[in-house]
Amino acid sequence: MAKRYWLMKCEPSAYTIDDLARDGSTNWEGVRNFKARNYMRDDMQVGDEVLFYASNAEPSGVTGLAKIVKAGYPDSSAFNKKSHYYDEDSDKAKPTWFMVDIGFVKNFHGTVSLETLKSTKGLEKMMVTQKGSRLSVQPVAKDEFEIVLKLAKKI
DNA sequence: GCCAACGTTGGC
DNA sequence: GCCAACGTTGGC
Repeated sequence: MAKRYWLMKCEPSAYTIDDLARDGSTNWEGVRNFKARNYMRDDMQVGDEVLFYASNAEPSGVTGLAKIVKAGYPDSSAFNKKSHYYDEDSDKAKPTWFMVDIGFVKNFHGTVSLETLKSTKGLEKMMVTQKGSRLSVQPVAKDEFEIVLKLAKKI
């Protein structure tokens, strides 16, 4: 399958691109949204590139790059009663929730802000720039991805 | 299977 | 911290 591009959101209080740079890679546990789950379980492939997006930040926006290093597999935090993400309805034999592992690629040392994304030609249809776009795992078109990379060079 | 109520997300 | 927009739940 051809390489795909994604955007993954996270609040800085939970995890940042700096944390990923330190850790090298991390498992993206805790996604509890069916659409996002489906993307991770069905569509993400090792090598796909990811825009790392900081939500609820100042400013919110893309802060770096990551890549998929492990394709979708069951999210073990759903089975962990001590986890914040525990879901009693998820069955180990037939897991409800999935996650992927992402690896560090690049830290922008700045933010391509949502405001910039919204005002950049070619990104009008990008999911994250749409009003009320709450999905935490989103597909990104190849040209949108490349435009964001260009914007990152100007930070 | 509809839809109101509820909880959560996320920009501001 | 507010609140609009959204996804999910649950009563019917």
